Amino acid sequence: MKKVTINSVASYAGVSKKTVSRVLNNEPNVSDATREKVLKVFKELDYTPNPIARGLAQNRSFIIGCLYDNPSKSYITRVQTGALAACHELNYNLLIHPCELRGEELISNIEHLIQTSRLDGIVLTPPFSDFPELVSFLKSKKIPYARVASAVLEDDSISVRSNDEQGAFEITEHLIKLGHKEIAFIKGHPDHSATEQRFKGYRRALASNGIEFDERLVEEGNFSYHSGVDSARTILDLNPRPTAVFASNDYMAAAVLKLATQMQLRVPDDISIAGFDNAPIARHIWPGLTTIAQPVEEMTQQAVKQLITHISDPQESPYQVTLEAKLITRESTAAIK
Amino acid sequence: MKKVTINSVASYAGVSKKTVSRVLNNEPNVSDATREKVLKVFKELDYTPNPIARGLAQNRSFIIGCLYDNPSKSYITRVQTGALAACHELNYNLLIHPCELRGEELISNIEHLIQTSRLDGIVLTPPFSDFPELVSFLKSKKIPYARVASAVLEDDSISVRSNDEQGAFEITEHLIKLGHKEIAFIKGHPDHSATEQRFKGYRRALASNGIEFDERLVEEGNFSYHSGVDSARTILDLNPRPTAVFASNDYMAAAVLKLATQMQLRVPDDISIAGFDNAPIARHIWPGLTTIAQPVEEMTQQAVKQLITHISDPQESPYQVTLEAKLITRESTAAIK
DNA sequence: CTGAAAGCGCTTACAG
DNA sequence: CTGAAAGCGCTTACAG
Repeated sequence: MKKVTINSVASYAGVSKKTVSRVLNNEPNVSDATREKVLKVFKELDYTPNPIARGLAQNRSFIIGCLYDNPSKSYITRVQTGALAACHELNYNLLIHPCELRGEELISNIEHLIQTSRLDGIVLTPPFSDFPELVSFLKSKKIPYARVASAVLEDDSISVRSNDEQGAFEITEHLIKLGHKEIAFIKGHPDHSATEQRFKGYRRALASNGIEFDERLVEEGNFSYHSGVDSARTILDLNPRPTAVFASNDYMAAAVLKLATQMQLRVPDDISIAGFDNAPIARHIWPGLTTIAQPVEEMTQQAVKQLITHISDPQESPYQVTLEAKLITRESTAAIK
Repeated sequence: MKKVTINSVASYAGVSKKTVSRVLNNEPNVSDATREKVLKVFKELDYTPNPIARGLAQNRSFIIGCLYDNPSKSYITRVQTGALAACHELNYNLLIHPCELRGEELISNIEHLIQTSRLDGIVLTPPFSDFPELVSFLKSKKIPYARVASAVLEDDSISVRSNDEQGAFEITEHLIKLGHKEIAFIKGHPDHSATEQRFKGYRRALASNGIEFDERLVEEGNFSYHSGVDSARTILDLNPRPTAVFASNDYMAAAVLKLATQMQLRVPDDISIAGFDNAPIARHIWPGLTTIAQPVEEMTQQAVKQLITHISDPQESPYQVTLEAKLITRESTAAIK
C-alpha cells in the first residue's frame, strides 16, 4: 500500500498541492467546486495530513506539555482528562511531565524538556502554577503557558482557577452551623498556593462567626496521608479535644479518621471530620467524608483550550476565569451533641 | 537569537552537515578529531537536534502510545511512571490514550490515533493486553506493540507480566494457614485476564489444601469500589457467614471493609479481608489491607524499553518476562478465633 | 481563484 | 573518512 501524501491527493484531484493545502487548512480563495473535489479525494484515499511534516514547515510540534507534582493520583488523572479533552478537540497531543524538582534544577529540567520536545506550550498545575521563577523563565523564553488553580492572577496570562478560599470558608461555616466552635485545621504543603487560600477561608469563617482563632488548633501537614497521621496524633491528643477537624485535603482527613477510629472515637458522634478535593477516598471510607469538590477537569480543559487558541492566534486577550467549588456533605460531619 | 540547526553547526565547525549528522547519530566513519571538533561545537552553540525534522526524514515520530482503561488511578499512574522512565531513557515521548471503547469502535479509534499521531509503537495495558482483535489489528497494520500484564503468551511478541495466579494462590494460602476454610471470593472485571488468573490461584490454593470449592462463596465484581459494595452485601448476609473474604482488588476489598464496619463486624476479629494490587487505599484505611504487590512500574518500563529497542532494530527476538508478585500482610487478616 | 518555487532541518543513497 | 544532491510532506511568500 502506497503512502498517501499531499502529492497523491493533488495529482489524483488534478490540482496543485498548494490548493490541497488550502483546503486542508480551511483557507479562503478556493472555489466551492474545487474544495469539494479535493474533500472527496481526501475520503476516497483516506488521507490524513502528516503532522510531522506540518510541524517542520510551521515550526511547531502540536504538543502541549503538562507539568505536575502532586501526591494525589486522582487529581493528576483528572488534570490529564481535562487536558486531553482540550488537546483532542484541537488536534494537539499531550506530553505529561511529572516533576519533583525545585529551584534551579526545575528550570534547567524544563529548559531541556522544551528544547528536546519542542513543546508549543505548557500548562502549569499546582504547585507549579505559582512558582514565580518558573513563570518568568517561560516568559523570557517566550513559551506560551497557562496556569491551573493558581492563586496569583497576573494581567497578561491564561489562568483558570476555582475558589479555594471560598470553599474553605463554606466547609468551615458548615461545621460552625453544626455547633462546632473548636475546629482544628491541618494545613497543606507550603509550596501549594491552595494551602494559604484554604487557611484564609478557614480563618475568615471563624472571624465572621465571632469565633476566636486559636493557633494551637492548627497543624502543618503537606497533603500526604502520612502527614495527616502525624497532625492527627497531635490534634486528637489535645485537651480539651476539638469537636471537629478540617483537613486541607481528603487524604489527610482520611488519616484523621483512621487515627480516630483506632482511638475508639466514633465519627461523627465524638468528632466531625471534613476534607477538601472530593478525592475518591472521600467516598471509599466509612463514614464518607464531607468535602469540597472542584471542577478540576473543567479547569484544565479550559486552560489548555485557551492556551492552544493563544498559540494559534497570539492576538487573543488574556483569559482569567474562576470556577465555583461545591460543598459535599457526607457522614463524617454532624451536629455537636 | 538565531536558531541553531545542523547547518549552523556544520558551517561553524567547517564540515558538511552529513558529517554533523554522523556525529549526532553516533555513526562510524568519522575521524576522532572531526568528531571531537563537532561535539565541541554542539556544546558551544548549545545545539539539540530537531526531533521533528528528524522524524520527517526517518518517517518516525519518536512517540509511543500508551493505551489503558483502568478504574484504578494509582495503577494508571504507576503505568505512566514506568513508561515515562523508559521513554526518557531512549529519547522517546509518551502519548497517553485512555479509552473506554470496545469492539469495532475500539479498533477504529486506535486506527485513527495511529494515523493522526503517527505513533511508532503502542504499549497495551490491561484490559487491552489480551484483546485478540486489537492485537491482530496491530499486527496487520505492522504497528509494533508490547503487552503489559497479559495472561496469554504468544511466541513473537513483547510481553511483560507478573504472576497473578501465583499471587492469588499465595494470599489464599495465607488465609488458609490462619485457619480459614470458608473464604469468599470476589471476581474482577471479565474483560481483564487477571480476573481469571486470580480466580484460578484461589481455586488452586483451596484444592491443594483439601478445601472443597463452594460456588456460593463466589461473587462477580468488576474491580470498582461500587461492585465491591454489592458483592459484599451478598457475602456478608450469607448464613453461615464466611470467615474471610478475598477480593480481586483493593478497592473491592475496601468496600467489603466498609460494609463490614457498618454492620458492626470487627475486622479482622470477626472476619478477615484480603485484597490485591497494593493500591494506596490498602494502607489508607484502617485496618490496613493484606494484599499482593506487583511491580507495575518495572513491568511497564521493561515493556516500553523493549518496544523501543525493537522499533530501532526489528531484528530483536521476542521478549517475554514474568516478574514476581509479593504478599504484603497488614492488619485486615488474622487467625480464626 | 490557482500554482510554481523555495524552504523547514534533518536523513538516505550515492559518489569519491 | 567526507560530502553534494535529493528527498521526507508539508507551508510560506510570491506571482499571475
